[in-house]
Amino acid sequence: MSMATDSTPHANRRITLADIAAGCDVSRATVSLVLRDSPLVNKLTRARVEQELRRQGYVYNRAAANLRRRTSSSIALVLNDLANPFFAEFAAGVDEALGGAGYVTLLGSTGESVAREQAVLGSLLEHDPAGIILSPAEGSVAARVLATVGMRTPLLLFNRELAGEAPPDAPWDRLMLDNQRGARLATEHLISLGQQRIAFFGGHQSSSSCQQRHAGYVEAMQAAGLPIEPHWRIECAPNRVDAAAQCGALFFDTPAPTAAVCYNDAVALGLMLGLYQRGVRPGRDFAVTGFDDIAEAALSAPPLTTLAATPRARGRQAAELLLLRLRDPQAKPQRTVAPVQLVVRASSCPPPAA
Amino acid sequence: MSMATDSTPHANRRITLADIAAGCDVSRATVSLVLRDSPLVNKLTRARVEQELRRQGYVYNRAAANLRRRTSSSIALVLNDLANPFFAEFAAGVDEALGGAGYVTLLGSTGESVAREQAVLGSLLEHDPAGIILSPAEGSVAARVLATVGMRTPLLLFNRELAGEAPPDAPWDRLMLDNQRGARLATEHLISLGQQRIAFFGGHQSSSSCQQRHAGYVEAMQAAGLPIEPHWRIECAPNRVDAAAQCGALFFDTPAPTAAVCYNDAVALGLMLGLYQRGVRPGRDFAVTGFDDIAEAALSAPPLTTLAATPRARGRQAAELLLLRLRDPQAKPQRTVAPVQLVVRASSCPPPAA
DNA sequence: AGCGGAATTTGGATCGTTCCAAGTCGAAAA
DNA sequence: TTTTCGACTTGGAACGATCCAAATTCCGCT
Repeated sequence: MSMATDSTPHANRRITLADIAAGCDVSRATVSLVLRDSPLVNKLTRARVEQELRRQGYVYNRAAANLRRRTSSSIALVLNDLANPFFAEFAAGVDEALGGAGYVTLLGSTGESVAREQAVLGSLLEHDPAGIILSPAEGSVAARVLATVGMRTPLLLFNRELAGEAPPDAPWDRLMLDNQRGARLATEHLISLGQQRIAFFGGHQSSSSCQQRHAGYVEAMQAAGLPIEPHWRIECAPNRVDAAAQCGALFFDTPAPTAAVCYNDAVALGLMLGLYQRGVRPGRDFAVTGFDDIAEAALSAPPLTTLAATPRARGRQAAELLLLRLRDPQAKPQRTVAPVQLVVRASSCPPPAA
Repeated sequence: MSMATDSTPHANRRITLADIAAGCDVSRATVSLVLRDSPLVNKLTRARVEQELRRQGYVYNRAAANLRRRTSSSIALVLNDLANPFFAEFAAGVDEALGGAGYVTLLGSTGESVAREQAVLGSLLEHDPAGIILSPAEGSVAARVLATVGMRTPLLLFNRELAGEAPPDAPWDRLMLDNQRGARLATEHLISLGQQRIAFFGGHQSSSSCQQRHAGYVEAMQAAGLPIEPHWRIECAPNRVDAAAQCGALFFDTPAPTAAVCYNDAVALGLMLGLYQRGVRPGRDFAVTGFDDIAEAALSAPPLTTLAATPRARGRQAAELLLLRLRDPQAKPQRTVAPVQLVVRASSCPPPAA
C-alpha cells in the first residue's frame, strides 16, 4: 500500500505542533519542549525537530499558548490623541520598551472622546492584555473606567488625572509630568530676565495639568514678590487657532503684561502668531514661553523657550512602570512625577526698556 | 448540609462561560449563544443569562474564540517611523477604520531599521494577525519580508516599495502616493513663478519614493526646457537636522539655484532653517517646496508650499484595502496610487530680480 | 392519551498549545 | 541477572470558547 505523503502541506492551513511532531516522529510534547529551549530534550532529537520546524515554516501560536498558560503577552496602549506629535513620540517609546520585554502593543486611540474611550477599552480588554497604559480623554471619569476595566488588569495612567475619586482599592499607577515645577521654572526664568508683568495664557481651568501649571506660575510670582493682576489669566482651548484669537485679551486692561507663560507649545505658537498680527514682535517686544518642547518649538520664529517633556523617554518609562507592576501586582500604587527641563531659546527676552 | 455559595467569585480569576452557565443553571453552549445574539435562545433564558453576565462582570475572551473558530480579529501595523507626524496621523486613520470594523491594531515600530523590522514582524505574526499593514524601513528587501511573513497572511505595503523583486505569487497589495506627479506639480509651480535654477533637495537615492519624486522634478524641468545641473541634487537624511546641515551644499558651486523642491516637509523645514542661518530668507530670496503637508507646514515662517497627502485619509484607505483583501483572498493584487494636492503658501516665490 | 414538529437546550469534541504524571530505555550498580 | 537511576519521551487532560448532532421540552392536533 503506497501512499503519497504530501510533505509540502496545503499552503493555507496553519502548521501546528502536531504537523511537526508527525513530520519527525516525536510527540507534540517534545516539539513543545524544543520550542521552549528545554534542557530536557536530547541534542539529536532537538536538531531533528528544529530542522523540521524550518522545513515546514512553523509559526508559533502565542494565543494558544497564552490560553493554556493563562498568561498574556500584550499590553494595551490607549491614547487620547495619537495625531499629536507628543503622543506619537510617547507611543514610539512605549512600543520600543514593550517590544524589548517581549510584549506586543495593542493600540487604541480615542480622539479625545470619552465614549470612544469606553468602546476602545472594552474591545481591547477582550484581547486580554496583561496591562493598560491610558492617557485619558478630557472628562474621563474614574468610576466609568473602573467599571469597564475592572480590577484584574493593571492600569497605568499617563499625563492626566481622571475626574472623580480614584477608587481606593484599584491599584492604578500614575506617571505625570512635573507641571507645577515646569511652569515655575519658566516663570522664574522670565523674572530673572527682568520681567515683572507676566501673564498666564491658555488652557482650561478644569484641566488638572492646567491647574498645576498655573499653580507653578503663581508660586514663582509670589516668591519674587510680584503682583498678579486678575486680567493676566486668559483661558483658551489648547490649540493654536484659539490662542491666536485670544491674543488681544492680554491688552484690554492696564497694566498690560510684557510676557506670558503659556499653557503649552501649541498655545505659545498661536500666541506668537497673534502678537505678530498686532505688530508686537515676540522675543523683542514681548516674551513668550511654552510647555512640551514639540519639534516645532525649536524651529518657530523666534525659536520658543519651553519645557522639554521628552515624550519618548516618558513612553519608555511608562512601559517600565507597568512591567514593574506586572511583576508585583500587590505593591502599592505608585505616583511618579517626571521632571521637565527648561530649554531657553529666543522667544524669552527682557522687557522693552521703558 | 449547608454550603456558603461564594457568589462573588474570587477577585483574581477570570470569569468564564462555565461560571456563568453554572450561575444560572444552563449549559455553556447556551451562554455562548446568548453572547452571540443567537435567535435560538428563549427570551426568558436570555434575560436570565444576561443578568448573570452582568452580575459576575464577565469579559469575553476573544483569543479563545478565535482559536476555536480559526479566525483572527487583529491587524498588525508596522511603521518605519511612528514619531513622524505623517505616520502618526496615518496610524490614527488606520486604527480608526480598523476599530470600526471590529479589529484591533497590533502596533510595531521599526525605527527605520531592517533588523528590527524582521524582529517586529516575527513577533507580531505569532499573534496571528488577519493581515499586515507595512510601511517598510529603508532598505527592506522583498525576499526577506516574504520569508518571515509567509503567504498565509495578507500584506498591504504602504508608502514605499520593497527592494528586490516582489515575489510573483505573493498577493501583496500596495498603497502608494503619487510621488512623481506631486513633485512635478511642485516643480511646475516654481517654474510658473519664473524660477529657472531649481534644485532637488534631500532624501536618499536608494529610496523608491525619493526616486519617484526626483523623476517628477526631472520631468517638469525637461518639459520646460530647463537645464539641470548635477550639483543641484543634494542628498540628506529625511529629517530636519540633516537637512539644515546640508543647506550649504546648495551654494558650493555655480550657477547656484534660487529654488529647491524638497523631498519632504521635514527636509524643507530644515532647509529653511539652514537658509535663515546663512542670511537667506526663504520665500523672498529663495523658494522652497515640501511634500506631505504635515501640520507644521502651514505654521512655519514662511508657511510652506507643499503637497498634501492627507495621511489620516490614507490610513483609513489602507485599512479599507486590507479589509477588502480579507474578504476576497483570491482577488489579484491591487496597486493603488493616492493623489496628492498642491498647496501653495508663501515659501514659494519668484526668483530675486537679477 | 398519543403524535409530529417546532423551539430550545445540551454534551462532547475541537482549536493549538502546555502541564503533568507516568512511561521507555540504556547503562551502571548490585 | 536483576535492580536502580538518570536521561529522555510521551499520552491525555487542561485553557475558554464554538460547533454539531442529538436530546429534551413544549404545543397544537388528532
